[in-house]
Amino acid sequence: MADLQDGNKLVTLRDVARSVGVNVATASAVLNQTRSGTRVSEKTRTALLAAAQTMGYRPNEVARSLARRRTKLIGFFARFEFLSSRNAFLSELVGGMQEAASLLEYDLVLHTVPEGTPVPRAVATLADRRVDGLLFFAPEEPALLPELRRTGLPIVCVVDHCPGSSSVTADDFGGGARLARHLAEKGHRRVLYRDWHLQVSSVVARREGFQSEARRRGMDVILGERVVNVHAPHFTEAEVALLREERHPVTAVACWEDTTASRTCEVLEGLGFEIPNRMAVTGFNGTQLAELVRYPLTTIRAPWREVGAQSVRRLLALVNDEPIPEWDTLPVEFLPGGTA
Amino acid sequence: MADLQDGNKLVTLRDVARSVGVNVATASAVLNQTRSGTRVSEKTRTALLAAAQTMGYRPNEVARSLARRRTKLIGFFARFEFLSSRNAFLSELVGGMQEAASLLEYDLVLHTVPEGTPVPRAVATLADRRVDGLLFFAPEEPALLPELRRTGLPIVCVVDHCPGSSSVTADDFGGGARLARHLAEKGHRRVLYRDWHLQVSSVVARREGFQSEARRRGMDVILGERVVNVHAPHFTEAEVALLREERHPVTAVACWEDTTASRTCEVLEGLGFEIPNRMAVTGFNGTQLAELVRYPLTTIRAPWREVGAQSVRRLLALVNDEPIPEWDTLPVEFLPGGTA
DNA sequence: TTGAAAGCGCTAACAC
DNA sequence: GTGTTAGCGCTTTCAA
Repeated sequence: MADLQDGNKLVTLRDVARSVGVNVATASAVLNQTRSGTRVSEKTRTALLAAAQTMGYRPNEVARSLARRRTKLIGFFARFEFLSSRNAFLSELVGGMQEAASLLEYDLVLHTVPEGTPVPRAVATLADRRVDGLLFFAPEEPALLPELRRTGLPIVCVVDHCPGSSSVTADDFGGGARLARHLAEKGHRRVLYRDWHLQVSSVVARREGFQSEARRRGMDVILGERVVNVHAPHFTEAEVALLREERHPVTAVACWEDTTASRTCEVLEGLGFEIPNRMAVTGFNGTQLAELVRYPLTTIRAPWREVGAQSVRRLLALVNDEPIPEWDTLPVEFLPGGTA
Repeated sequence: MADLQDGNKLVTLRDVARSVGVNVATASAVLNQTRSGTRVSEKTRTALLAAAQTMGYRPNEVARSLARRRTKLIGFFARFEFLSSRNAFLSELVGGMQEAASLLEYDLVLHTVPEGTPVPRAVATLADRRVDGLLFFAPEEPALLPELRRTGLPIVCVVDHCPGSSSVTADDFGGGARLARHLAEKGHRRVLYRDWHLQVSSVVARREGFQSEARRRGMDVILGERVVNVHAPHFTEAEVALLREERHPVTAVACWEDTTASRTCEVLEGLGFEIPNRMAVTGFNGTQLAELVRYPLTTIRAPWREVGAQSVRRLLALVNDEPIPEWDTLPVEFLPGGTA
């Protein structure tokens, strides 16, 4: 057992109090950042502080959490995904959460349940009172969020908009529209749009933004087959035929996110289309990683780091019953890149 | 307050027990995965289960943690760094931790303290009994680890070897040697080695491995100025002179890690050196990201994901007082790439 | 100013 | 099988 390893038994508040000859309540008042009125004489205060110091007293945050009903922990539930260097988007998001949380003296719990965990079990581990609130990013799990919400746990949805819950997202619609505008301005008349197989709100908004702007400008948008694996975005034969058509060819491929776009560049070059001259490609996300990659994508920089940070601030406001707007949509930025 | 938000007061074990007319201890035995002997009649068992179900009972993990002295949480303390898409290495490491932790039904706490936090304060937040053990990655914080160790908290050091603590690392020495061998075999006689400014054990081991193999093969190693910012690895004038020397020129630059190597490629091409023909470059890390970047680096793939996963397993073994080896060194792999 | 006492929700001996 | 009884370490009224 963990507590046997430290042969030296842990010093408790009671020990410190006893050593000074006062009650634990007094010790508690002194040794914790308790804003309440309890005033203690300078003498006992310093005695207590000194004793705590020399005895090596370390408050037990678990006991404190139980008593206060506050853990100073917030959870992040990200589907069943793990961080990885290939998932730049997720790294940025979590980094932003870390940053904001640390500033607010909160720690971040990465909740990960093995894929396929039944909903009740997932809810049980997420809503077990170990965290004061939850950052939720699993829009394609339809059953989970409502169940979770019923537990009363404060929740903020990130990246995707979840009706009924507070959320922090990027301006996906605006970003999609901006890309369509760019392509239209470059003279493209017909583009293939590569969408994701999961139609979560951010993905849909990007496409709708793109389509609506394209329509305004009379640009033709063909929806390609939906991509399942971002690292292997193959073209169907029908799609290739569209790219090669003589009379009214597709001259640009707009992808719902950057990795797909990068891979698409590779595939297109393999098919003999020089980029950007013979074929334009656009992405979406624009993480800092973009600088290092082979194809400097024409894309939208969505501020995922800031989305993460803001979601933490929102969540803590919620936890503290501060008034907050229903949702935040953070602005995105157009990155010209060199693929369109 | 968080508990005011849920107007419906939380159902406790006592509530469930009372509703069935039994004692909380009985309820506890039934409703928790308690391996102990307490046997309960099938009748009360099902009654309890049913009551818990309909009342919506949800165990309070904080209370359980306090009683059991076990939180089912492990912490990861990574200096004062945040995750980001530019730090592929860290993302892989954390992803591996997540993966292993989730399999063992543990959650991962990302402990982040604002940079510049004084050591006592950092120790206080790390060793506050909220986590059963700590994964430590901050080798350049000399004061922190010993202080932390004195608290009795189980600790496993990751990536860097910390004398006196259990650790999980990659075979940095072997990787360094492997790169030297490759360069020597390619006929290079004189190489510039770009080291990091912080001489932590992994960095030192890579260099020493490189140097020792170079020595064996009669290859000359010149230590360049130590790099501070991996994204801006400038060459000093003296270094450029070495690269341009007529009689006995440097023909390869070995970097202590990949991002530096990528950036170095850019700088070298800017200086007019074609890669790999006029100048070879090697890196170290080889995260999956490598596939996407502009320069397919000749590098070492260190299994950071696996290091993360293994460190979690080691830590939990430590927490459970299982016998474990003092340290693990995981094997690395040579990636030929195309820059050397 | 300080102390007493009653929790917070759950676990774990041990007695019945 | 089930209940009793102490905690786990800290917070928080409320009296003294």
